Amino acid sequence: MPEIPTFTDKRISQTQRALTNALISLTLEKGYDALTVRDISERANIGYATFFRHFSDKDALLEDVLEKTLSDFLGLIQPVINDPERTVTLVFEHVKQNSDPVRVLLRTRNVSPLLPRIFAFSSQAMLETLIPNPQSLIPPEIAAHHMIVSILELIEWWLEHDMPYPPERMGKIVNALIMQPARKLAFLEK
Amino acid sequence: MPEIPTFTDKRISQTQRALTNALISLTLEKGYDALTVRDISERANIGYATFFRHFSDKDALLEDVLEKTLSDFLGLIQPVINDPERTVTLVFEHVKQNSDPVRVLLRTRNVSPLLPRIFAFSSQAMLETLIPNPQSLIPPEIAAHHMIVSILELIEWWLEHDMPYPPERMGKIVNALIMQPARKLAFLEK
DNA sequence: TGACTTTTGAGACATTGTATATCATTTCTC
DNA sequence: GAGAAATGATATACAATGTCTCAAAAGTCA
Repeated sequence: MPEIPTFTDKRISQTQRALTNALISLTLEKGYDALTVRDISERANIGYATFFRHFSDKDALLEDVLEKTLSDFLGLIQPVINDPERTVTLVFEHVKQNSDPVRVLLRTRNVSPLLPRIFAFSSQAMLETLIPNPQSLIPPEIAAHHMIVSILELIEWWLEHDMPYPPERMGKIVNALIMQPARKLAFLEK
Repeated sequence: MPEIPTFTDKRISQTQRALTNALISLTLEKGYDALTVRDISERANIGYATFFRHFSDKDALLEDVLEKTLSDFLGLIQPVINDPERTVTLVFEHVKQNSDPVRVLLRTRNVSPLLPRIFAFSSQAMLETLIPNPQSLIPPEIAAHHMIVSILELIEWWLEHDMPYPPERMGKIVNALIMQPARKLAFLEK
């Protein structure tokens, strides 16, 4: 039977923290695909073989980073349905305070299956809350997908342009440009 | 001085066609990143070394495929500004008739710098045609970026869901959900 | 058709990156 | 401070890239 450690060894958490930071900074510098495990372990000041004692490969380390980033994210996006403007503002504030990992998340879409899962999950949550208008030209799945994906696209734009507007303004913009039109066109007023 | 051949050797065009088709089918089957040059040349029934006589590496072959796909695309997206619904319908019809290469294009965003260039180019074209409303909450660059990117997101959704609605319907949806709101909110009526 | 040019296939090779294993050393935990 | 665990350095097997050579096949053009 494997022992479950009560406390994590300082060396282990230090190593993993260093690898995580190395992955984030290197990905932003030269792109995830261009990285080698050697790049990462050197940046982290960690022996090459030690990398594999913690992660089976480069992708596993990425998954680890993204998982943490995403679980924070999801808690925020969830209630976006009730008060869109306020929630979107909160999302942009959160992004601002975690811009590096979020940049990594958005830049590695193809690599990780996590982001698509978020889309599906969030769309589902929306469809369960809002009431589709059967008369509408626009299928509810399309409206829900559009809302989720467009917000993420605007976050990406905002980050790549060094956050030129404050989160409150972005909340208003997203609400007017994306949320309100989609709700009016595809769902019934409650 | 290098001779410029009047006609291309049949063997050359045959080889390149085979490599192109192999790349497309394999990318849709198991993903671009998972492919090796050996996979591609085997699928194409072409010697491994021969691959490199035509393309410096895997990415160069991809660029070649995407360039052709994109130049077709651009000609269609260009006039989207004047009659959105009609043009978007044409775009979806074009996508339907070229769904395999378009799927590859959308799935390899991270790999190729081509798609981001399209965004920039198309946004620019829009900004030169439409007149921004100085009173608007929404900056014109955001509105333009939103229109371009959201259309592509919907195309991707449509393809991944096996084109469940006809192009005409998609034209109406995109117009109502994306184009009209963005124009009303960020630009002046002409 | 036939001469000649070019492309191709097959195989060898150097190089780079991955992933595993070993062992002495360092650093934690208790 | 003693024992346990993680680490660094090094060696190795392996997979994939990209280059090169040469004989055979297939094209071009007169």
